[in-house]
Amino acid sequence: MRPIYLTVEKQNPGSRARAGVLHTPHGNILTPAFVPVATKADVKGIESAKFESLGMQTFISNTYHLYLSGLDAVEQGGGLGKFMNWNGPTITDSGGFQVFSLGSGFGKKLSKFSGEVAVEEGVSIFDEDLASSHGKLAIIDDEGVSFTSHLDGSLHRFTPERSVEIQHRLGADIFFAFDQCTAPTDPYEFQKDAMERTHAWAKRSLRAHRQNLDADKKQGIYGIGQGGQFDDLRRESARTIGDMGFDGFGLGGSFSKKYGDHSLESALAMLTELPSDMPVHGLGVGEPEDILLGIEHGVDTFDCVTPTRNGRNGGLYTSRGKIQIPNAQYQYDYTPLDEGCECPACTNHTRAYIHHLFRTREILGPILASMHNIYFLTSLCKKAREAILNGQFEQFKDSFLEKYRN
RNA sequence: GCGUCGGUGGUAGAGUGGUCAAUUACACUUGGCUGUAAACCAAGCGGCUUCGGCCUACGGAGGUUCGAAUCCUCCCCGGCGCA
Repeated sequence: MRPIYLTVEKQNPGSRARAGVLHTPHGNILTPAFVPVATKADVKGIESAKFESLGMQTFISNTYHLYLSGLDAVEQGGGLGKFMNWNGPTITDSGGFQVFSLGSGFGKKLSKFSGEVAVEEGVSIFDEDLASSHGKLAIIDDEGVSFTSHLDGSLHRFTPERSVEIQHRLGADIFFAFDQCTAPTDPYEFQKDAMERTHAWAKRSLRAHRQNLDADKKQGIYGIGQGGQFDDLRRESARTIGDMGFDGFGLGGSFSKKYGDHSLESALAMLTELPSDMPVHGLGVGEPEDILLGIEHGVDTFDCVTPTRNGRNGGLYTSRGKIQIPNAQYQYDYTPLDEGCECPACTNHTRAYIHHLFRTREILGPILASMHNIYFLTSLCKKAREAILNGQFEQFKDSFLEKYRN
């Protein structure tokens, strides 16, 4: 038996939506589930003792960030979960996204060495002059990625093997293969190239994982599919990754609104090509509409920074849409953030109070806001799960969206 | 009373003859945030506008000048010093 596997409890008849249980060595995750982001081994501002009260079943931390600072401490502290004093399931991301976001994704230069560069096994092939530009560069070749730290400009290199090794040391129950993330707006040839490289890296990631017999027993590895907005690439990627023997599948890419309103939809085309019992994770999918769309297409888990980043910046989810709590209109609004919400912020505090905390720049404001947002998304998934179990997913989705969109 | 320094947009504080509706910061108003370089970023922030400008503004009133937030005179207000 693999350390990670999904059992489907109920398949929705009208769509691919499903309710399931994702089994991990540290307990079960009831799906669909939302997974908050704990980049540097903390959900910004929220200690692990609070996780359960926010409906959290797990979280996802980041290989890139923890590699740059804290890896040894995490490892010697007993691994990510123990280090954080969290007994439940844990997940790590591979660092592939950072190559993207610190490189081309932010409009900065992302260089790619072409075939004419001879690649020797085990030898880094970065151009030191190019890569020395502080935190601005990722140089991709077929072997891996050379990049500069955003913290101090120092030069580093990730390969699939290296990412897997780091993730073994972090010790999360679930981790991701190293991939090349693209923007939906990247052209076909670029997407195809990135997809093929991601496939090669997936194979190497998987092999590196299997070679560590101890880790392979305790940790599950998800492969990531790419392909941007091109359905044929997406399907090909899903079939390829889906057949490799991964424990789960990650929808790769970046689904920010700046890339248009439909960047997620092409990624969802992958779902039909995957083995039916393979758990599927939506990487960086975190707006309520997108989560529901993902669930409808069969996505089991979602991670995203939206609840914490938006929350810290004053953006709050409510059943009637998003609000900006620092706005003047909430100064004397003595009602809860969201009517009927049972999160710790709503049960104890008013909009006026949290507005006040933001205006006075008190740290408690962003903390309460993050807690509320996390609860909002975990409970959205929980309600969707219940609706699926009751055979009423479509009704739930429609009524939620009708109210949410005002 | 004498002397002296100073009074600039919500606040602090630049500017010290034209390039000034006035740098900057904060405040304020609003937007944005989708595998976290994000407790962040962006725009706006005198009035009107046919978007080319026009009007009103740098304590008050005069004056010098082609032109004044900037120079001069007087007045008002405040800080400091001496009586």
